[in-house]
Amino acid sequence: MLSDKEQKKVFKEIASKEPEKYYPTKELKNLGYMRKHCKCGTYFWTTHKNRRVCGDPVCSGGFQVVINNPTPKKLSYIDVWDKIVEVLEPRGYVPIKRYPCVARWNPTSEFTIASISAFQPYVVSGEVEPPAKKIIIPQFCLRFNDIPNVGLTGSHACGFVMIGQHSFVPPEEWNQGALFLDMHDFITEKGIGLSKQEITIHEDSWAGGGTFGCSLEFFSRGVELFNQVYMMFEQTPKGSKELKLKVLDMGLGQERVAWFSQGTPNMYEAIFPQVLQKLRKITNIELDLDLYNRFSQYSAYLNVDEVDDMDAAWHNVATELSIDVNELKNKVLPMTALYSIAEHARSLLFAINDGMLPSNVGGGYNLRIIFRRAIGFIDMFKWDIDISDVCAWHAEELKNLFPEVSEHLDEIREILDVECDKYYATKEKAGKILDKKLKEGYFSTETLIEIYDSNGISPDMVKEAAKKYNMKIHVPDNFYSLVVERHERGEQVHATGREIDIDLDGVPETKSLYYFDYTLLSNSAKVLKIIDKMVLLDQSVAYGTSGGQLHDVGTINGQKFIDVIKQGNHVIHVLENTPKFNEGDLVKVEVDKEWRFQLSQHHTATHIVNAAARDILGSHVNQAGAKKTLKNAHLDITHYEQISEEKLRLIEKRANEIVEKQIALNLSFMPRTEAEQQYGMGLYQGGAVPGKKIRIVEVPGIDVEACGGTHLNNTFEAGRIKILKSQKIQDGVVRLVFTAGNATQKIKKKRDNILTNLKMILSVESDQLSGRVRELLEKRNNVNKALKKGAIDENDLRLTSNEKYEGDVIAELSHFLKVKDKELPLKVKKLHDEWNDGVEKINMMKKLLSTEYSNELIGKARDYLGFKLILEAFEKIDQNDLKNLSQRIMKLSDDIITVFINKNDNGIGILGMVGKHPAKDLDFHVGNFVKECVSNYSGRGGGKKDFGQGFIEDQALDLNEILQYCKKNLNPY
RNA sequence: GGGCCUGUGGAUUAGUGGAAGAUCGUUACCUUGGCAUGGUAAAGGCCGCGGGUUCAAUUCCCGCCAGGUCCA
Repeated sequence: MLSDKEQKKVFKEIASKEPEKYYPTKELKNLGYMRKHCKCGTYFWTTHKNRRVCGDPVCSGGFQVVINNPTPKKLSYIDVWDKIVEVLEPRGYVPIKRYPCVARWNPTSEFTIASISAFQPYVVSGEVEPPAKKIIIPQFCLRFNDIPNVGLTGSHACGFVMIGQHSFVPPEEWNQGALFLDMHDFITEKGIGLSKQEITIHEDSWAGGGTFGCSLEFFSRGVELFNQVYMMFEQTPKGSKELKLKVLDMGLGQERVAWFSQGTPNMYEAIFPQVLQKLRKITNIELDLDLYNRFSQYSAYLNVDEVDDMDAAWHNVATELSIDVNELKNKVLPMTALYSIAEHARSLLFAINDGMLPSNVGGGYNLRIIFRRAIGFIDMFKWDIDISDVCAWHAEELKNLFPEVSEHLDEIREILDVECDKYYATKEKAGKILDKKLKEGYFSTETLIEIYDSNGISPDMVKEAAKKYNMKIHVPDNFYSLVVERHERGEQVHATGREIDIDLDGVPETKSLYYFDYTLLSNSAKVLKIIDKMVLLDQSVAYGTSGGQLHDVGTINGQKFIDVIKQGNHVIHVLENTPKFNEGDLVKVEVDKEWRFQLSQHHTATHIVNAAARDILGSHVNQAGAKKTLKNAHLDITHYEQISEEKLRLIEKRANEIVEKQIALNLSFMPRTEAEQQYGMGLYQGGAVPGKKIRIVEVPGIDVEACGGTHLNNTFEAGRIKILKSQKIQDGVVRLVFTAGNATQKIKKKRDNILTNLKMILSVESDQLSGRVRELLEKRNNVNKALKKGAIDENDLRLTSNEKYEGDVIAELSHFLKVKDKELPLKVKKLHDEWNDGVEKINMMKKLLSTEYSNELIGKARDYLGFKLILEAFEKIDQNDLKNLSQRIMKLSDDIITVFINKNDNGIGILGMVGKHPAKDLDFHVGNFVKECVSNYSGRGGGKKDFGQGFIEDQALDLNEILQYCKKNLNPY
């Protein structure tokens, strides 16, 4: 099969050979248009007899919007929509509300990138009824592939409204001519008032997602105003085939038309004049509209995608305008920065309002990029602009068309504040890393790539910082492809296996019976197919793993099934042993009751927790994933920061309130469109759901979701919900782990166990545990210090804290000690043992620890080449304590060398230290000395010149032997 | 979804298979009429958590946790 690109090219040629068959030529001719052929190969229609070039800016010499603007009526941004409603509504088009620009219902794309996206994939595929046969929609869309051009070219935006004219009809109702005339009338006298002489219409084609068709592009003065696509065919392996549902996809850029109509120097001036006015008031930037008028005509030549050498492009534009390139930049760049800030703020407003958060992964990364680009401009010019304010101004300016974006401004401010803090933290860190690397005096390409990939420091930032150090940084031309290469290397290693796919051709789909009542646990069924241990039935109560819910277990005719797989609408039961029944038999299916009940509790609880989290944290909370097992369930929600313990308890409290309200659930099937209109796109919390009819799980007044899982009949049946923990699984997504019902009881038992253990170790009641553990850690540290330094505080030898803590002791302690809940007793025991050992040592070895003893040893020292050598043998002393003793002696005098030998149950250890002076003046390496010593007895050891230790694992070895060895070898001992 | 980087006193960090360092901040003392400053000294480290290798791990290996970042 052909790729979309190839298909488009092939079909364009086919269509242009037989224009009568594919284009509304009759209507075009009636209107007085003539068909021409441009040098670029495109056929186009015009009313000018002598026109030779099509309307593409490349052929016709750039935009000519500003000078002598051809539109008699000046339409504001919102007027454009009002006008199209005025013209098309009487012709049978139903205006509908925009869909969110975050495409939760669409499994193939994260953002809404065109007006037709609202109806992809299920309306376009014919699976789902459209809201009306002919509609118009002001669809806010997001596209992030042109970010560097925004603000610069005067016509690029990440966020824009594509006004859609759509029609979904069977071939017999298809009327291409009428659809064409509707739009033609809109841009001419009846609508925005353009005269036919100003219009050039291109013949083109379009292909995507297996469908294709021809299209007409409307140009005026080098501006593509809209594109009307007639989707009529689908690609099949046997060739092209007419679609059962013909789709009209007309997308008109509301921004472009407003710009075109007003003839402003650039698009931004036309679409958010009030925001720009406010921004100019703050920044006081010098507005050179004359220069801008001229600049705007060449801004298309500064398209980053199409220009290799940006500096040269600027020079060219400056030459064309007969102005110095620096002056041009100085005047134009602040303006472009301002436009970028305004545009990005608007895109952020819609994206966040519709449920996306800035993040380092997924679609949210795009939001971070544009946010940082905007902040970057603000910093560069040191402006006093708060992006949240700009968002609010946009909301105000758009109130008549999109009142909904004013609803969550406080939340958006909070989200952007957090994002802003992150930006400055990263920037500061980047500065430090750069300083450090630059001080090293060289900068390899490898480092350049490394710090870009790991720290987000771009080569531009390196160059900028290098100026301070008078360094020149060489950036290879293929820098970004080197980065990509580096990724490819790493990614190839982890190729994962794909899922099993069983061939079920010809086997009828399984009817699922659990949908309306989870308490339905058994049914009789006919065996349709047996493949090894896998059984397919005509109907079944069993739930197959999907939607993050674990499968059921149970029996078929008494034989255990241990897994249930859902493949499409087929339910595959996997038996433990080979089935004893045959295809065609009637069998009885029974599902394990406890198992089913627990999973249903967890699934309904997931919906409840989701609603509770949205209540407590805000409306930006959406589900980003979930999993329900027997043990527990987890729900991933979109949120911009770690959730505090306090907030967590509030969510838990709210969830349990919902349980206690005893709300009966509504489980039903609804046509998709009806459900969407009634409940909104928040339905798709669990992700996109296929099918014409979708199952709706409603907790009235609390939560509505499209969901296929097993659910309780009443929230009360969920039992107690306990939130166990939250963790940030990636930037912008937090996971809540919780239990419901019996699982909560089991967890409670485990937690009680932990508490009992802790209480036993510390001999206090649970409410005093927190204070005791804190005391324990402090005193354990103090005791260790005392062993090193010799100063003992009697208070550290007893645990006395009775401080009380009201709250979740386990959560508090695991956070304080940085361990997991179940590791808590182990950790506390370890600390307690360490403290206890320390206390015992202090009591037992008061003599060893005392300064008197240290001095006594110093007194016993013998002369060794002008310094003092202490050779001493011990028994059953911890190696660490010997080290501490030695260290304390070193502190008393700089002239000492110690060699300590110690025998314990496993063998003999030796430790030596050399004081400051002998270490400098003597040619004596104690590490080597120890090594030689122990290697004579097949022990191991070593060390540095002034410190060494070793061990001989030989229980029979006599301490005296080592002592004698040392005496002999440490002449003149 | 995939990859990479980072985690050391309150802050910023150096460091290494062999007794945990620096700068700023804090406290005390000295200098001053007082302050800024200067000088001297001290306190302050579960070297993110758990496990492994080792005579010896902050350092090497594995797992986890936390933060950052790039690419789709």
